[in-house]
Amino acid sequence: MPELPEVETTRCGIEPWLVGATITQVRIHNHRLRWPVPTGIETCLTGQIIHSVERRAKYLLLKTDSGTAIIHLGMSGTLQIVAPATTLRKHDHVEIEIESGSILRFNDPRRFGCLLWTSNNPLDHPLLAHLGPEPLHDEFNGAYLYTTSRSRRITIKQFVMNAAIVVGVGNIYASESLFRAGIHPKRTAGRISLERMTRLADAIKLVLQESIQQGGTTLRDFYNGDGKPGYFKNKLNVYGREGEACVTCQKPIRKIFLGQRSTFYCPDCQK
DNA sequence: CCCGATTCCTGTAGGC
DNA sequence: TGCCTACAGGAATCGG
Repeated sequence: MPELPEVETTRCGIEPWLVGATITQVRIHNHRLRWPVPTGIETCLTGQIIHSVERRAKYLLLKTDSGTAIIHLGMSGTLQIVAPATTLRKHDHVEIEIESGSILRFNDPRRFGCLLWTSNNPLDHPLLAHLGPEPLHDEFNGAYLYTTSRSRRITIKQFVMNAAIVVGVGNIYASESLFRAGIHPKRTAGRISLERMTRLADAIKLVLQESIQQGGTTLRDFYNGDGKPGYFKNKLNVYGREGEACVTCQKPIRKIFLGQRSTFYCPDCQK
């Protein structure tokens, strides 16, 4: 399930193929994604030169002179560069062909992803305009978490998963970061000290960076632009490890539900 | 404003 | 073996 490291891994995988390339043809096989693929996006994209492949939060941005394609991978989306005439697979919803004949394919079984188009600054698009800071930027730190959380009564896990607070921290990395920071996921966000928030911000940065280095986390669905899985799964300390021994204290990892989401933690190491 | 619940979707896993 | 159900989750949206 693509979180920030998986999206960044995808971006790195497709960027060298796409930057400077001219789009020769766009085929939409299924418009029915999380939001309908806008009719006419083929015309907007065809003939355009992709001058950069950027990421904001979990959105990928294919920038051209006349506008930007905004792609979100949702739960199960993947982007892959395939050779000309590669057989279409089930759930290949979009194909963007470039002049070399290579094709960028968007595959998404659960269709929680999207492909949109904007002629304006993509950062002003309604979906992107109200996002919080990037977790790997300096503006995201313990002081930021501390000040934005005062008076907030939700749990710290739900707080860091809120994209208006900080982007890119999904269910897996929220549990992993809280474990590394030694903070219980049910703690009230507004009552956590600056010191502990600093540990948490540092843990989030570290976990995300390590995962990007490993090519992301592949649980079931995720494969990068080369069709390879990510290896961060091997470094997960708590996620998906209910009942297994904590890597630090050997006590069994617990699973609870917070806001309808599975949450994993060590009852001994996280207070 | 804040926060919990609901919603979209399909592949997979577990029970019988 | 096959059917049925529960579950997984990003994030917008709705309702209290």
